[in-house]
Amino acid sequence: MPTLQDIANQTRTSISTVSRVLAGGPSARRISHATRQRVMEAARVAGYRPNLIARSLRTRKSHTIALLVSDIANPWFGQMARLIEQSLHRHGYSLMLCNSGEELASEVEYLQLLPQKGIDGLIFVPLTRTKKALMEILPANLPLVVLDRPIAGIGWSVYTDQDQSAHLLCDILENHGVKTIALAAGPQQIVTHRRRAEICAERFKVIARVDGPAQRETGRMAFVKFLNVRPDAIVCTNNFLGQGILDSMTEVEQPALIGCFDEIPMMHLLPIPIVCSVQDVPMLAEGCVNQMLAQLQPQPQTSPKPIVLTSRAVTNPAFHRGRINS
Amino acid sequence: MPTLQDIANQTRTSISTVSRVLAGGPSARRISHATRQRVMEAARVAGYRPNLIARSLRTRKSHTIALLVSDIANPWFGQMARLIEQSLHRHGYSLMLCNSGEELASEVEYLQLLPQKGIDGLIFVPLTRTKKALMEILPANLPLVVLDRPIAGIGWSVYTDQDQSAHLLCDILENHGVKTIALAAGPQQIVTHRRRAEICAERFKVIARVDGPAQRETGRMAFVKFLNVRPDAIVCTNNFLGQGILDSMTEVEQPALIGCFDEIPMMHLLPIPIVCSVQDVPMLAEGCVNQMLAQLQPQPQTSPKPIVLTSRAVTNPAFHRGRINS
DNA sequence: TTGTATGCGTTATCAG
DNA sequence: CTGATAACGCATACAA
Repeated sequence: MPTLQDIANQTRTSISTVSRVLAGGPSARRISHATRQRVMEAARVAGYRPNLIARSLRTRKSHTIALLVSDIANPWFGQMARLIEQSLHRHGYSLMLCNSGEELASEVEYLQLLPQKGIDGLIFVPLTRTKKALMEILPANLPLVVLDRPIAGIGWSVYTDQDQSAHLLCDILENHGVKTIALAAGPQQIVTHRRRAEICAERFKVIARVDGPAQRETGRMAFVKFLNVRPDAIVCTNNFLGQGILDSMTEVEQPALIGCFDEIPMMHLLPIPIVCSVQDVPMLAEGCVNQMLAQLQPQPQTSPKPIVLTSRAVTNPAFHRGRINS
Repeated sequence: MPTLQDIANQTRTSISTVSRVLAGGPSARRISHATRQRVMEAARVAGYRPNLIARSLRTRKSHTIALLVSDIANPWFGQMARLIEQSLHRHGYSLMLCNSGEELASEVEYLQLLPQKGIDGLIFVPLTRTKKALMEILPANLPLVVLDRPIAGIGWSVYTDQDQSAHLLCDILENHGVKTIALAAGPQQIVTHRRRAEICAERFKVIARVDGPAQRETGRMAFVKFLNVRPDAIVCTNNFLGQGILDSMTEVEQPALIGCFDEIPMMHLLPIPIVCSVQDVPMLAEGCVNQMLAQLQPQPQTSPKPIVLTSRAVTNPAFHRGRINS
């Protein structure tokens, strides 16, 4: 690949002249029209492309943002990743994708690696729970946006109000006549799963409970364990758990109500009554990109303030066909 | 952040000594045990971390692989991305994620940008259809693996045999008594969509057809258009089109059979007969990582040879409840 | 065993 | 208006 030096040789100018011309902008206007044309033409025919690694080393800006999520195979994060990538790309940034797999060791490893890679910022679905723990690993000045799971003391964050979200779900279940539930809960270290479980436990009598990773497999195990008890509803603290439960229901024999967070694909077709409290993914994505861009601006730092969104409820037709105890 | 120079100053050694010590491996053993300890200790307390951008500039290796897909919001690619990221990470590589959104302009833009960013290799779900067009954009020596959609003349590629896959689906539909179909087809520039559509058209009488982007929305439009015709089955050239069709079926009134490629979530619960010809995503992911790693080895280049996998058929209970014309 | 010097491709400063 | 020249942080050939 041709370098600035090559172009300089071909045009009998110096490396700095070429740099100035190709930089475009004010420094380019200070070059005579003649040589400017000559340089640009030479660069064009040579197919010159700046080496962005060299540029990064010099400018200390890589125009790369890292997105560290817990499970990119979850379509919820997939959708998020697409929106974030799209938006960042429009603003001239590339995306480095990392998957912690909900494992703290993996998360810490990435948190150490990424700054070495020279990322300009990090959008982060944390497993780590305190600002202090985070500050020990990350450079203090790295632009950071915490996504989905708030951390006390960190203002650059975007998440959904879990109390609103959970109470919304519970209200609907309650109106539907639910008194007892079985609970399939994700890891309780994760604030979203914990808060959802807590609120559901406050509002209903929990007659069975399974805890485990927020994966379909946990849902499937939960289904088996819930076979004997007869809850009015099964509540899952996220969509994957819900899918796991549904996966296990091959035939429909007086199905329990399913209450769950975020969307279940095809739910309105399923012959099983389902109500979901779903977060606004596009707004979350837009919010965290905006917070990132705000920090990337060298100029007027708007003060960090969390963006807190609300959920809306979605039910399927099967849900409306039956009402318990009525 | 401390640099090699800083550590050298603190230990009263030179920058190259420090570099050698921290490099570990053979060059480190050529340093006296005493100074080695001293340097390592100093690096530890200073919290030294190598600047990987500087290293990349020098070594011309970034340990970063780009994955350019057409739609990361499609769970099929989400799963793929997770497996690829996981595997690459185990081998010491990071992943840069790019989403072409099935737009050629966007794809070309990324293809020009990524080599400038210094990626070590590219895993690529192409929209571009010829090796020639690709070679005009990409550096000839960039390790490249073409995923999912073969390009003539490119040996480093991993994909599924679309003929096997489509005939598998058609066999099952035929055995089930299907004679006429309606076809919801993705973009015909894309070889997978085109081949699937061709084969289905050879084997059945197509009495209606909708073409469009491989998104749910196209499926929904297709459903409306198919309302009047009465095909024995509706065939979709990918999962998203299938989901779109199903999305539109709120109530089940003598549903048509659905035939589709790749998985429909929750399909075995749906009261609609479905048969899918699904690709082996883990094998595809493993295959393309292996092909990438093979090219990254400086030593013995195994000769490029496409990895071609087969699909397997999956049906849901509703499918077995009814048989047409019998 | 260790230090010196050079270069990777840019940007930026400082002369002229 | 333009050209040397010095970083950026690291790896490495060559000396010592």
